[in-house]
Amino acid sequence: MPPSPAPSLEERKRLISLQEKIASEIVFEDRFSEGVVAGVDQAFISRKDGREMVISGAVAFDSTLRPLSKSWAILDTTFPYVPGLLSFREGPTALEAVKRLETRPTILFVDGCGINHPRRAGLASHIGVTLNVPTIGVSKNVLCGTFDPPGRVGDASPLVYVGERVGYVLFSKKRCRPIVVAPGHKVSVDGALDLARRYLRDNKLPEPCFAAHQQANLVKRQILSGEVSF
DNA sequence: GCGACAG
DNA sequence: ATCTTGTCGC
Repeated sequence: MPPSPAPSLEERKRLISLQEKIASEIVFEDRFSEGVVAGVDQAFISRKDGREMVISGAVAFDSTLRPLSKSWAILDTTFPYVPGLLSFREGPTALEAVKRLETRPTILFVDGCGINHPRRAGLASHIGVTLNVPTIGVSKNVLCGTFDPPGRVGDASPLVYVGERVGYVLFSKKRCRPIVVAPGHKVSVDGALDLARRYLRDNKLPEPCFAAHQQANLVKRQILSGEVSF
């Protein structure tokens, strides 16, 4: 039996209208500062008894990437993975982890889509509007939109969806598939590309995303080994 | 009608 | 995302 029941058509309609409301509140201009740069990412635990849980890890840095604070949160899964509705699966836990950071982010990197979404309401936009925090979405795969593959490391190609430029596909590291960066909330399309590039270090993903991924998986390992309980 | 489809 | 060891390449 599935961990979380598939949403009915009526339920989907309700969630989609929720996304449309969120999309209507997105600010598309750059209105962020880089005082506290953070990242949030999720990991999952599926137990033998059929239960599935979401773990979110968040990490905050100053503008020079010096660590400021970390946090995490864990919740039971209540929604399955449905392309276009990821926010309802990972959003609750991610929001909680970000709230638990001692330092409120002034710009937050989120794993997933931003406005590069069928209703311009990817996880990054969802979190940004909900917390009124500037966000940028970073993903490893394209949900929607087309692009010409960037040729060299450092290059970026516009990601276009229904005639609109919704983000960029960035060749972030040699021998790695390019990543997708897009505005979540209070960040412009070019601002998102600039942020992604400036916070890239030695990894495929910008440092806030990389660190958040590590944090989520560290907590997961600690929970599985009994070092940490909840 | 048939695929594609963030994590 | 997750299931999983080694392995090829830089």
